Amino acid sequence: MKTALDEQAQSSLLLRKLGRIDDLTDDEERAVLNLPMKVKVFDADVDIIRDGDRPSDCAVVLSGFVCRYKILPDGKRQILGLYIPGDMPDLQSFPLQVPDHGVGTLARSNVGLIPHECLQDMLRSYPNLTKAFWRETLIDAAIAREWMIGLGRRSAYQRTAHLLCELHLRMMSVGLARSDGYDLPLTQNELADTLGLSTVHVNRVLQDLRREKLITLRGSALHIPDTRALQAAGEFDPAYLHLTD
Amino acid sequence: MKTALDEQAQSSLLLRKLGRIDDLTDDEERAVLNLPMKVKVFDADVDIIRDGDRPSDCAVVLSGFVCRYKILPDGKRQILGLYIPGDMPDLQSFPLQVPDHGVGTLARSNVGLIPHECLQDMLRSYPNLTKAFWRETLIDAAIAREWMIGLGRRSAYQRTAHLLCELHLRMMSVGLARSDGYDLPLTQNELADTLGLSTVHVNRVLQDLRREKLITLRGSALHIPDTRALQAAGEFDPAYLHLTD
DNA sequence: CGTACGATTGAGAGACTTCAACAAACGTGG
DNA sequence: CCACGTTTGTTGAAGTCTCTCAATCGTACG
Repeated sequence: MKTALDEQAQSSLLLRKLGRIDDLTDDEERAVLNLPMKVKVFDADVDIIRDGDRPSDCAVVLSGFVCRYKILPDGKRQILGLYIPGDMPDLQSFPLQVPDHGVGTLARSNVGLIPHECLQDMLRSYPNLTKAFWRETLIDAAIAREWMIGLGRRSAYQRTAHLLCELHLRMMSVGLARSDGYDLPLTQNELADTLGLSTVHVNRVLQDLRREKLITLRGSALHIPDTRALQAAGEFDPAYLHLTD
Repeated sequence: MKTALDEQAQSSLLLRKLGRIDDLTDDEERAVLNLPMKVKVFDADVDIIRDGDRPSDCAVVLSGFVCRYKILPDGKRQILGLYIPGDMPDLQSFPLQVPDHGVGTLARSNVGLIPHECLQDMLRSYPNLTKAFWRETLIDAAIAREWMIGLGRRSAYQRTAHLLCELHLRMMSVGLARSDGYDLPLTQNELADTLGLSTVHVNRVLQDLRREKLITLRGSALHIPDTRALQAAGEFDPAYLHLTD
């Protein structure tokens, strides 16, 4: 169980993101901090929202790794988004009510759950906050578009390098990465479902990246000796993450 | 040049979409109808917003066909979204200010341009409308996710069938399609850039679809004799379009 | 009637997949 | 603390989907 203090610290993670682009008023900040949030611990590989459910809470990742995914009739899985601490994986379905895919954990995760009504109430009281949340979903969508570009037009090698770069910056922005690497708790199978590849091919691509001295990866410890080089390999341009405007 | 009456008729196209999910008040409806909109005609294959521009207007497609796209360093293009009358192709970048890709026409199109400030003002006056616009962007994002699934995990054949089904329903919903077909003004090359395929392969896939009697396509006239059959071929489930909730 | 763009075809190559087996790492219970 | 089972990672070989290149055909339009 988390203490109240912890929860505040964790709400502030959310606050940091929301306030990243335009400034919130003190009142608005307080409203966000006062959102009632139930913290729940999920094991790895567990559903938070099942496809078709009509969830009553909105999730904030506090620790761990969460993904949005879709399973096709033939059993294939495509991971549609990766969510790290500070992210709200199902904000996309909050205004639409009906999610069209599942949300689940990839690693053991702490997830804050905020009742939809409380969020609704807050947005009614502070309409300007709607824009901040809206923006969050747009950044999420921008990331999805970048993945689309990769899936449609980049090689497996580029796409993989690109993803590793993206996660590096995103992890950095919430203080979970060092400048030369981070903890990547995804199996090669999960990477494959993210990148639209087979597990076998992911394995070979990772070996190529190692051979080129662009990464070392032992267990979940990813080391990136030369950020620039990896970014070049993945044609990575961070503009789409909107981290600094 | 359009008459004032025409413009109203066209604003109402927008209104229909915005009001599709939850009802707007009379005041809100009026605010939308009163948005000042400059109608501009664009030829086919012309940019409306160039990657990196900071646009001053927000676009509404009134007629024709518009797309969002990204060109990669090696010249490859990925089309990220298709926009038909009633759609707002750059609503995604409106709250973020900085677009991370271009928007252009695929066919000769009438586009309504609404100054950002006017939109901002309206949302300030009627904060509840923000949610309606937000929802629009989320449906757009849901479509993008569905494309991601296709790009990552579906065969060229399924993916193509899926896209044809999606456009069919979307065109139907704005009265631009009959139940047995519609006008598809995309070249095979443009389809290829949408589907993440080569032009040659799109050509062969279309021939396969013809051979299976799922479509006939002469010029831009697409005929779908059996909607169900094509949907089955594309594993198409329209839920993600959120057309009816 | 020529020109240009889009559609079509054929042949060969390459990227990625599938299948299948094995090795290594990990967690768990005895 | 070791044995064991399960999961994850690695390797090889064969196959297939899709791409590239390059030529040809059709058709609309000036």
